[in-house]
Amino acid sequence: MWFVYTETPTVGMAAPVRASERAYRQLRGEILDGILTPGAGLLEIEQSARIGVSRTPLRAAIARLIADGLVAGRPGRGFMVTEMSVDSIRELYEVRRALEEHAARIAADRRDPAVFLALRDQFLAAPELLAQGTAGLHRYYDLIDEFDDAVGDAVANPFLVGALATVRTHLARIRRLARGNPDRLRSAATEHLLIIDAIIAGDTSLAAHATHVHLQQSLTNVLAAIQGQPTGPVA
Amino acid sequence: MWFVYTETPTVGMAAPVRASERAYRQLRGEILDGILTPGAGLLEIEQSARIGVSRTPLRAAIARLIADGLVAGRPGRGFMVTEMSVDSIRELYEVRRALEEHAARIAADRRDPAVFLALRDQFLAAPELLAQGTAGLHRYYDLIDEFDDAVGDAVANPFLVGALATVRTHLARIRRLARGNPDRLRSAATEHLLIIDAIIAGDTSLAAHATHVHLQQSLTNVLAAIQGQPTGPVA
DNA sequence: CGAGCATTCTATGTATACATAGGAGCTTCA
DNA sequence: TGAAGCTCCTATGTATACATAGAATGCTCG
Repeated sequence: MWFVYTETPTVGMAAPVRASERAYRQLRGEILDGILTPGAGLLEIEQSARIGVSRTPLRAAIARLIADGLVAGRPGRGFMVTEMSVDSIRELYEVRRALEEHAARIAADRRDPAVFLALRDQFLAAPELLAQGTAGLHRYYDLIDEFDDAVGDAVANPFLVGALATVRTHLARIRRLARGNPDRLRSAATEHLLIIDAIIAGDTSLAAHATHVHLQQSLTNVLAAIQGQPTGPVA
Repeated sequence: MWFVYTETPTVGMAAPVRASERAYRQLRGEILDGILTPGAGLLEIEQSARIGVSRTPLRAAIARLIADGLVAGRPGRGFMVTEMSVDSIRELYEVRRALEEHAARIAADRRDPAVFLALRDQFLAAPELLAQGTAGLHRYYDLIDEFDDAVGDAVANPFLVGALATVRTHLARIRRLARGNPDRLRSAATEHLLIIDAIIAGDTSLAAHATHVHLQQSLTNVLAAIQGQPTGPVA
């Protein structure tokens, strides 16, 4: 109606991004970035007006967010962003451990060595990357994403990849809390290297155990970071 | 996923079921029962007319089914019930193994012995149950559900329970294929007993390994059953 | 002054009308 | 006769109007 479909900045992309997709991505991003804080109420009318779509696609977006576990419906009180308690973080890591260990084990069995050899070189350069400020930090997180994707490609199991994606969605909310601890990130890079070496060597057991150690360290760090700043880390 | 929708399973209540909920349950049930076969196209108008709701709640239902992985959207050609190939069954069991082993391990650590002692008695009576025809068969499957619920209660982890629920949803579609093999079901009951004993004893390692064995046997049986009747088991 | 109740208001749940894209089938031309 | 283009048609995507339930609030009565 009042807005036209001419907002396709990328050349060649004739994809008329659906309104429900835009609303979903925006709300999801805002929840993950902490702009929409846990407990915040999501009113359909309010949000649809803010984002610039009607209620119908917004409802579709909220339905997807509920499926993601990022939003919960209250009995007669609309919707709200789900809380992330310390207990739920422990619970999340419990599942994450089961899935990532299994994934690492399988990846060590089915991997394409070349892919992980390339990743190995990049992780070796991680310490230098972390000395480059914010840009290097983002680059480092992208690198972790690449590693996760490589593992996902290696396991080649849509169910497992999907379950991991769900876990990582919630993880993204947690990661904000512990972000920017250089010492921890350097340690994490070392742990990732160990996992990668195990995968390259095809050592399924070592890959699983190295993943276990890494996740335990990660959880410890996250919990410590939360203790340091117990107040909600609202941006 | 774990929806917070108010369940009203109590008798006598008939009215306050939302149309989207009705549509979701009916479609989900029909997919799980094989009435809607894999590859079948779901047309909004057609289905909304059949079920007796308008397109809006039907779309909400389909959105939930997509989140469940039971329905997939085709590029420009509507929606369809997802396929269940032999490969996807193996993939499903791969994830299931990771989750159920972990759950069994945790359950053995946090369980309330009384609950599993009671389940033990019921599983001991399973062979007699299986000799009672269809009614006993249903009772047996209910018993397995009770066991699954008991494990879920013991782990007390919404993320893990949710992930398991997703896996079990797909499992329900597979179970039809191998349904009604008395020998296998008796063996399964024995395997469940072993797991239960391990949980009661608090033997986390044994619980995990017994679960592993059980799932491997289950997968073998399912794959054999599919080989036996390669054609689609449409009812 | 407090408790119970009715009212009102708000936000979701539902239905329907309209816009649009993508494909199937027909027509037409070489 | 075959292929290419066009048209129509169907099914989804979106917007909006209406119904309804639940909660907050204010009013009234004891």
